Amino acid sequence: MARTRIAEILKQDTPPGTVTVMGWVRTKREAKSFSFLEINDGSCLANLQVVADRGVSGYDESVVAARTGASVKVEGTVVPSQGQGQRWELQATKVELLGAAAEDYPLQKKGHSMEFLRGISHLRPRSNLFGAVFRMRSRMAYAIHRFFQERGFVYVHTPIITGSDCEGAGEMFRVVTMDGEAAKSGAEEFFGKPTYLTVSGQLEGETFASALSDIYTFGPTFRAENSHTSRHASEFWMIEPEMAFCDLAGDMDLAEEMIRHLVSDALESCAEDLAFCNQFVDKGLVERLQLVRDQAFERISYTDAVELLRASGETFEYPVEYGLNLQSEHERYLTEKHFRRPTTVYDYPKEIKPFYMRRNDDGKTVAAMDLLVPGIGEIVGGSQREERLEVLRANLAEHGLEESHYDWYLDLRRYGTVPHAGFGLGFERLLMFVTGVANIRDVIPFPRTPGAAGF
RNA sequence: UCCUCUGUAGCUCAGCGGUAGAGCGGGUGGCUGUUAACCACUAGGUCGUUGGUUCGAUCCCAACCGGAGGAGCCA
Repeated sequence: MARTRIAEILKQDTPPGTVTVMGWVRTKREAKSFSFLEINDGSCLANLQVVADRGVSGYDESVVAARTGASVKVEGTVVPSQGQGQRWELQATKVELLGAAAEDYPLQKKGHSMEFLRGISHLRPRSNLFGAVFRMRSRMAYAIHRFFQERGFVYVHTPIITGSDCEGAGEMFRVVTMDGEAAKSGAEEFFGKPTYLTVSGQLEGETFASALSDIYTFGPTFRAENSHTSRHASEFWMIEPEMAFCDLAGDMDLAEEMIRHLVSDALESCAEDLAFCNQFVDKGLVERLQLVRDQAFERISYTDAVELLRASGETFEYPVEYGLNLQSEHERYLTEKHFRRPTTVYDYPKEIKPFYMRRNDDGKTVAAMDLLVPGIGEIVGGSQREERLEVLRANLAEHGLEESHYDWYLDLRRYGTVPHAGFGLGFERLLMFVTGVANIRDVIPFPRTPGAAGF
């Protein structure tokens, strides 16, 4: 099945001669004595225009029968195109229909609504937009690994099934066997105790940072929250670096450097797909990404942010007050109106943050940080972790958590504790930011949300 | 979990208390180095479901189901 990818053909400066191309028919324009077929194989956004004369081998059985959606194999010669709109085209010598498409093939040449395409998750990657999005998803995953590997971080696979039942990061899915009776009684738990799908690999990540210094995780994460928004899914991917011998400042530095690196990589290596997103999804996308790449990020303490918001004269639906969480509208004001750039907010009141964050010397705040980006809001959340055993125990007590559940976590503080810090990056949030796509369901191949787990 | 909007042809939508229409898509024919091609003809809908109001409901009311957006929570 030797073939040449369309991306390979289209990037040539001189025609590559005779090739065999395989792909799916995006559209066909038929004339009396010949046809134009536009073929896409997913290797790039652009189609390859095939010119098939009526005399071509297999014309009646293949070219005539090849409707939009059909798969074909085309042999021919790459030649400069006589028409506008493409540099090269394939002058076919032989066309073979690999798989016909029934006439009810749902993807039309016209634009479809995102809602409709969500209903056909198995076919939507054949559309321009979803092809672009999922090529970029792949590229961003690669760029993330490269970013960390080049800096000496070790990739750690933290467990997907976990026994930590109070990580404080949201509602969890319970793991049970198919035998309902045993699950109900609890007597015959498969693992001997209740288990859940992970909501974060952070605590496990800390154990490896306490051995290998700089580590990161990159894997699926599950939240059983019944949220119905464009930014939440029940299953998503998260990147969680954790660094020993690192404080909050170093943590913020890394998060900002990472975001800038990924945006820069997208601009460089996904130019064609980005241009498409810029035209059809978000007209300001490329310009915004260029600003992120080129400008310094803003950094402001929670305390100063609250003051700034109160002094802004802006009327908010929810009150701005020290001790309250910043609302979406507040974050939006900071990144979209006031600073107009990615902004890191740090040093939050201890009452609104989890037990593991490091208590600051002021006694009121913890060394936490959220990196906010325009259009999305929080994309990174992180902190310096509490490395002092007694302070951590006090935090557990203050949060009403049972110390015995955190034995192994406390051990890290008993045996050679070190200052350390880390953060979590929502992979899909990053993709939304980088593609301009407004709904998280449209950057996940088969999204899982409350009430929806199709395919 | 709460609030709001929405459900008419394959898709996007219009419509109206008297049982339905457009554009695109599909099919057929024609035409052209075409490119969201063009022209003509044509097929296709128990108007989300179940009740209620009414002489009569796709239209009004209620419940339910599905979809979307927002809030909260977070990534």
